[in-house]
Amino acid sequence: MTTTPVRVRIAPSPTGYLHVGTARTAVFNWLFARHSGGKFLVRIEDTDAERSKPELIEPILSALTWLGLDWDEEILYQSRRMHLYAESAKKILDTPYGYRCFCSTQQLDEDRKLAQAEKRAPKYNRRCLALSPDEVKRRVDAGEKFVIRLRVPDGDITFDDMVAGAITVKSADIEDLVLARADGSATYNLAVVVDDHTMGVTHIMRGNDHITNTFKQIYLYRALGWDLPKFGHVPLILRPDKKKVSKRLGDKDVNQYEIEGILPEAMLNYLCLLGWSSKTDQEIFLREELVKLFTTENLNASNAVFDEEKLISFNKSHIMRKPDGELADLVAPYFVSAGIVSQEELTKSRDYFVRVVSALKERVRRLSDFVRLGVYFYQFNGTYDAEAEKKQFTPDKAELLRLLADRYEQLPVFTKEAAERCLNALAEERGLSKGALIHPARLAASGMSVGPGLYDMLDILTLPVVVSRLRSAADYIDGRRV
RNA sequence: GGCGGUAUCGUCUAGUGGUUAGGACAAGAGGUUCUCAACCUUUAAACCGGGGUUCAAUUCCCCGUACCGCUACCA
Repeated sequence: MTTTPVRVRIAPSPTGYLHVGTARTAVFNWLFARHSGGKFLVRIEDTDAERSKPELIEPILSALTWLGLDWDEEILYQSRRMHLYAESAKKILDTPYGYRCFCSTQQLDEDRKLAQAEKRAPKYNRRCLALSPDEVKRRVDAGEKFVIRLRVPDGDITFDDMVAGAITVKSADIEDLVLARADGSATYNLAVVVDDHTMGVTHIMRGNDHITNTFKQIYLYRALGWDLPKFGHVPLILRPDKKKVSKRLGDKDVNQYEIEGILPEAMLNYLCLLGWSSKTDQEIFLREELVKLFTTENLNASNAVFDEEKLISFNKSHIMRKPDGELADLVAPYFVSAGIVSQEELTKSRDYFVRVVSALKERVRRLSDFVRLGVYFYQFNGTYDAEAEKKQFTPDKAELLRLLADRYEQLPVFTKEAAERCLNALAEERGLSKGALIHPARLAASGMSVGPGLYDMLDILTLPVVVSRLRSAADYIDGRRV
């Protein structure tokens, strides 16, 4: 027996940016497809002409691309398939499951208010289901506007969720949903069913906020005589205030994380561990490892709070594991866009840049931190960290820094080791601790009080730069002293 | 309100009918060190409540509670 190949999809709607909730659903679907050798598809759900913004599609796709979630077939746009949905709506109208509803939105609003006042479920009361065929015909002929509704059958309905197990609901609790609006356009549930069926989607993994829709969609599959896919409802991602992440609440566009210097593999890794577990103590995974390990059995059903601190810690781990060369290429754009150095310059002296990145990588949380912590490898404007300056640039240091510069110049070769020996010797001569010399030297060379080991830093900076910075710091101290 | 889902450290999670309930992030203490990191050691921190079932329940069942979601001619 052959099993049908897995076909899964992510179906964002361009009514806002891609947030971590949708991104995480995409991650699960993508991992599932890649793990099982299936296909990962993208569909844009832009049936709502009012709220859909075409210009939002590109950022959504670029966020997916940034995460490395490549898709296998051409992207489907629902707005271009409206005729298909109309056909299906018509088809359902010919079955006992479809009927026309002439109720106005005002009428429905009133019904709802009344139902609420009487503490009943605000469900459509099926007024138009009672209409005689003649009456319907008369009103249609008279040009009256109508929507097409699905009559939900009686009885209980159950489906076996890949995540939560069997879920049952009474049909009486489900409203006769609108399939086609008064203007003939399809609503979400119809479009989804038609597309998932025609795209051959085998597994629908989506947020558990869609559970109620699933029942409605199952009725639609039945009404249309189509086979059901498997459904799996993954837990929601919550904000620290426990509300589900949403564009409406101003949650971050995933693209923003790229700008902030998060590595896509860190994001993928972190997102995957929200609602899924390898069942081991390992937490840091490379993309390929996740592809190998991911199974839907290990999905859990409880919602998870998104913790940026932990994301950042994942980011650090992934930065640390990345080979220096690759990391340098990823960091380069941050230096360029900050105007620190040009791309040409970076390419020309790539080895230098790689060394800079390597020296900084273990004290960085985000890729953008490299810029803040490493400017002085490219630009130095002679200003010093105010607090450190007060502490380190005491008057006696001017002479010491000059002396150190002189001795460095006299060194046969300027190496890390030589720089260290030389500084140690000077400190000893003067009866000073190493630190008494190291700290001012660091400040002189970088303007900062934090950073890589001094000798690594000096070694990268090269002798002429080091000497000049030591001397100008000495001048600065003298000048300030006046 | 109705319907559905979920419930283990602050957060993400592992796990079990009998365990010192494990790991990670964050927090605290210490070590190492030229700073910051990294690293090492270490501390504190959890089975929502009540009933069952059972020799034994954090684990299985029921109820309650809390939280989340859905409840549109949005998706």
